[in-house]
Formats: sequence, C-alpha cells, structure tokens
Amino acid sequence: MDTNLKDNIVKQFPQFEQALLGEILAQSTIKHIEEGDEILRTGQYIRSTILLLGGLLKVYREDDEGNEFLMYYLEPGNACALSMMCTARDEKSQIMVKAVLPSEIILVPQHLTELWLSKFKSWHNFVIASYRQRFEELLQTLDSIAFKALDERLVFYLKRHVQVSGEEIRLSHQQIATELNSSREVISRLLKKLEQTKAITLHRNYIEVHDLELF
Amino acid sequence: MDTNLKDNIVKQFPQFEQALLGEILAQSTIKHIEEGDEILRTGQYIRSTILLLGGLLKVYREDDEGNEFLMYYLEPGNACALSMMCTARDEKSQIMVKAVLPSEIILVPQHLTELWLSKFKSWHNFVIASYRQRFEELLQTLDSIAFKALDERLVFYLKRHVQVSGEEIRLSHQQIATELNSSREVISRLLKKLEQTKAITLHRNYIEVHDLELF
DNA sequence: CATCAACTGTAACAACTGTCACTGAACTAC
DNA sequence: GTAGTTCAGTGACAGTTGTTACAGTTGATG
Repeated sequence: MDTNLKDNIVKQFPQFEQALLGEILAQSTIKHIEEGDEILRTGQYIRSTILLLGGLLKVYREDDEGNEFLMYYLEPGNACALSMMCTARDEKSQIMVKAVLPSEIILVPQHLTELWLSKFKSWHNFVIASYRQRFEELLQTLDSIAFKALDERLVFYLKRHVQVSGEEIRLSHQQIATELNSSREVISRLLKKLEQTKAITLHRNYIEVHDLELF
Repeated sequence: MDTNLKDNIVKQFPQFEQALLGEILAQSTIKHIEEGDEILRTGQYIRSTILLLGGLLKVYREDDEGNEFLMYYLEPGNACALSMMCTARDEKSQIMVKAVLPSEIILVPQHLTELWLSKFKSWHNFVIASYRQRFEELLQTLDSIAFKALDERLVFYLKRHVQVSGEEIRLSHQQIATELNSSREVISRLLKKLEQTKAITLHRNYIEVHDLELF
C-alpha cells in the first residue's frame, strides 16, 4: 500500500528529489475526495498546500451573490498555487476548489511548505513553476473575459474541457452557464449555433466535440 | 548622490536587510523613465526584475488587435511580480508595463534575483509577498470584469485611481475607455450619470472625485 | 404505464454596450 | 484673431446578452 503510494507520487511528481519524497511520505496526509466535494472555500483559512495525485479539481471564484466563474483546472501533478503562497500568518482563501472527479490529494502542512523552499531545490523550482503556470492560465482566462464575446469564450471553455477530459463533455447546459457566469438559455442558443456548423453534436447531458480548431 | 540613492532605497524598501541593500547598490542598474515610456512589452524577453523606486507604473494586458485593459498599478516600494517569476531560462513577458508618471526603477539582473532567494530571507519574503499581493489584485480585477456591469467597473477604476494619485484624475474619457476596453462615448455617458449624482465633477482632461463610497 | 423531475429548445422582449454621425467647447499655434 | 486639433456631449440605431415564459424530451421511479 505504502509502496503503491510512493510509486504514485513519483509518477505524478517525477521532479522531486528522494529526500523530499521521504518527507512528503512521512509528514503529509493523503486524502480521498468524492466528486463534487469542496476542498477549499472562499474565506476559509488555508493550513495546507494541496498537491493533486489523481482525479481533477476545478479552481473558481465566487462572489457574494453566488455567481461563479472558472479560473482553471488542476490535473494530477499540479498543485494549488494559491495555497502555497500563504506565509506563516494565517491567510484566508480567495478562491473555491472543488473536485470534478473523485480525487486523491496530498495535504502538506503550511510550515513545511515554507521550510522546504530553502531545503529542497526541486521543491523550490516546483513552487516557482506552479506560480508561473497558474498566473499564465489566469491571464488567459482574463483575456477571454475581457476581450471576447460569449460565443468565443464558450469555445475556449469547451477546448479547455477537451484537454482535461476528452471529447465527450459530460456537462449540462446549466453547468456550463454557471462556470461562464451566464444563463442556461444563452448557452443553449450558442451551443445550437455551434452544432449547426458541425463543430459539435449535442446530446442530453453531454456534448460530443468534433472540431473546434477553426474557432 | 550615491548616499541619496541608498537613502531612497531604504525608504521605499525598509524591509531589506543591510547585506541585500549592499548587493542592490553594487549590482543593479538605476534607470529614469519618462512618462509614457514602455518598460516591458508583450513578447519581449525578461532579463531583469523591476523594482519601483519612485513614480507610478501601470501593468496591463494587450491583445492582438491592440485592445488593452488595466491589471493594476505599481507604486514605489512595489515590484513587478511577473518579472520575478521567470526562472533562469529566458521567458517572454505576457504583459505590458508603462510609466504613468516619470519614474525611477531599479533593474536587478535575473540571475541575482534567483540567487538572492536563498541568500536573503528579506528578499525571499518580499518576493512571496509581492506574488501574493499581485495575485489578489488580479483576482479583484477579474471579479470586476466577470461579475460587474460597466458602470460598476468604472467606479472601481476611479476608486483605484484616487488611491494611487489623488482625487483629481487627470485622464481623458478616451484614456479611461481604453483601459477598461470600452469606447469613449459609453464612458462619457456613464461619467455624466455619475456627475448627476454629485459623486464627481467633470472637466476637460480631468475628473474631480467627491465621493464614490456609496457605489 | 403513469408521473415527476431534470434537461433542452425557442420566441419575445428588455437592458446594456458599442458604433455612427454630428455638434460644440476648449486649447494651441500661427 | 483664426484655423486646426483634441476633447466632450448627445441622439439614433444595431448587436449581444439576460430574462421571462412556455413547450417538448428524456430518463428515472413506483
């Protein structure tokens, strides 16, 4: 069991040095998360850094009125950059993190995250790389909201979904509308238009993506 | 002259330890920037970390068609987080940085930024704090674009401007429209509405802000 | 099979934003 | 002062998105 776990960590985080792997195994908690469970809520204190071992997480923003929009997805081998950015003093989360699929996460206590930065070069690099990657993804999301009309944002959203979970997108129109902070009717309308161009086929509860490259 | 410079750095970056100050003075370049000058362009290679000693910089995003929108302002004592995030390999800038006022910047060569992280605790903390602060500001900007109508975004924009440069906002309607990725006529219309509520007074080339707290 | 709930399709309408066209006011340079 | 330029104000109109209202479809359950 423990050997399996170690193999799995090595597989998802091949860049970590041996000593770091040892510390992770010794000091952190592995947790299984059900689909739909919330891992982090806005306003909640962050006490651990989250590493994703298996499954799929979505990171999104929610405002006072319950509106939300998707920031990005985290795949196995990724970490939640924001949870690494909190220093010793307790910081509150600015974001929501929810499991899209049943997932396995590693929880590293905050004080270790800090310590490891100077202790392990591979950890340091991982943290920097994570920051940067997430910042870039956030900028892309920002671009799509700022510069693009909803039809283009929808295509951008579908493409990203294909990347993380294949050509069969198992979502209702309502779910998509929520993640884009729009409304169901509008999304239905736009999806219908996309279907007419043969880029996708609509079904109940899932969308089949043929080719979105032209958009 | 050099003593003046050191005093100035100490004033803007009081948290830096002595040894770090020494290295900054010895190894980095001080540069004077004229109002309107571009310090970093999208696609350009980043070779230095930028610390702001005096003046005011704006950090914004620009798309292929020349549309832009404001991400945030940098004030003296701040640093460009993105320019710190680049590791040894040459990374291209994802953003534009331009001087809003005549400014003094410190350019720290990339390899030192990296080195100092492990060498100086105060530098390390500064970098982490900068990342975090910028990420939060970016999230706020994102919120305002995603959740708010243009009238609210305009108020948010004006408020931020008051924070960095006082109650007299020296901008034309066209400049505001550009930074919000909107159009001049629309901004004029909304500003006029705001003026009618006595929150602001409009003049040629500047706006006088009385009270925006209600919005 | 009957019923119910969730999901999807659509039409009509309203609100917001962007665009076009034009006017006038303020400042600049000669 | 005059001409030219930049800036601001305004009305009309078009396109996009959100809202309301309702109908039809699918799938689950008893």
